[in-house]
Amino acid sequence: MELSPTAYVILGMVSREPRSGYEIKALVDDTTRFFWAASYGQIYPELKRLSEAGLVEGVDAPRGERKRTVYAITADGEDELKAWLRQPPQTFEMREEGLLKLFFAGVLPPEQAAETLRAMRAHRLQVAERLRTMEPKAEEKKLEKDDPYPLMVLQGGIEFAEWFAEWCERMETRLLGSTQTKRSS
Amino acid sequence: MELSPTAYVILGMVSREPRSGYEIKALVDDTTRFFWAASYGQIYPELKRLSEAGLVEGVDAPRGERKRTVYAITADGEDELKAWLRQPPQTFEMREEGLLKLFFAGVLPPEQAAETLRAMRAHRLQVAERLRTMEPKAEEKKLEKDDPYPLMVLQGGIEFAEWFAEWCERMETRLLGSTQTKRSS
DNA sequence: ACAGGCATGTAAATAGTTACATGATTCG
DNA sequence: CGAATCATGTAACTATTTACATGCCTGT
Repeated sequence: MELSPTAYVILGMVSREPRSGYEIKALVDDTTRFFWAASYGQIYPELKRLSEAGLVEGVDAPRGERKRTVYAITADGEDELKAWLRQPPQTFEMREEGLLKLFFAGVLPPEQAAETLRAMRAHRLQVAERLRTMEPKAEEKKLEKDDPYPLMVLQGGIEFAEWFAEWCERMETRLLGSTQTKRSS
Repeated sequence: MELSPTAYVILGMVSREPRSGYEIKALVDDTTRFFWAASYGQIYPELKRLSEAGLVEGVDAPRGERKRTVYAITADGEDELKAWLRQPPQTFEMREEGLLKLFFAGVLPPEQAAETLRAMRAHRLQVAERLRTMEPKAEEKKLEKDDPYPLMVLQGGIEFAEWFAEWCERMETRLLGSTQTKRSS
């Protein structure tokens, strides 16, 4: 069974309770988003495919008069999810435009490279702050659902953002320190 | 001028000296690869586009009898590159399958989550080691070309890989520590 | 009444990888 | 001589984003 990478996010997201496509999207956006995103354009077609493959099952679950379909994982779906979870991870990708700009910064004066570092740092600090606001809710859920992993991953995200910000700061200092000798270019 | 994200890697890569598509690919693979990749399928068509747009210029530069075209950046290309370098970075993406697996690890016994963490850690240590072997060459180049940035970015990559490995270790300890009470599941 | 959120979806465009084809040259 | 590397490219596929269309429901 060859599933697309996004298929597993969906399987995981419906593994504990049935959810609608809309809910999956919202959940992805405020949990896995920073290391694994998914858009409507992927989620809805994928739900259809998973449903045809018998890994999830759609059930009508209207809210009032508004129609709504939630998808529940099937026994096969759970097997598939667990089999995947037991495989060692294969995908490790990063696209960090700031590092790319820093890499090429030699064609500009050092002050411009420092500016890139400051922008990177500011961005990471913002991310860290946003993630921190989510921490209390994740902490609650941990106790409620007896599942420590989402909180662990969130805290990893916070630590990473802060580590990165700190690195940017260090590099900026190093950069400006080493140009101080030749006064103003 | 709306350029594709990959266009800038290419502009950057030819900004100091003319290079062939093949060389660009090789260079990307051993420098920016871990935060910005590019494949032949992108590089060759993009070189053609950049050439048509007048941002680079292809020049015949055969090696012996084997034909070969190197691309040099033009004045317009350099303006475009510098303008882009001065914009604050916009793209920050990460796809880390290990974190996704960890996020969903609640459906498996803790030992399996620990296994994922071990695999993640091993992978990062491997990456760190590989990057470290590249450090001396980058150090040489820094002095030779008077360009500290590629080395800085490389060292950032090493530090990140090591930080991540250490985080995995810490999480594994936390995980196994908290399950020690209920002996063997 | 209207804004915003809930809900489902699709079309089009863009991005990116993989695999292949082709052929020369170099090194052991 | 054969393998590896240099070199250029394309076709097919997979992935992913963006923008749009549609319409209901809830709170102000």
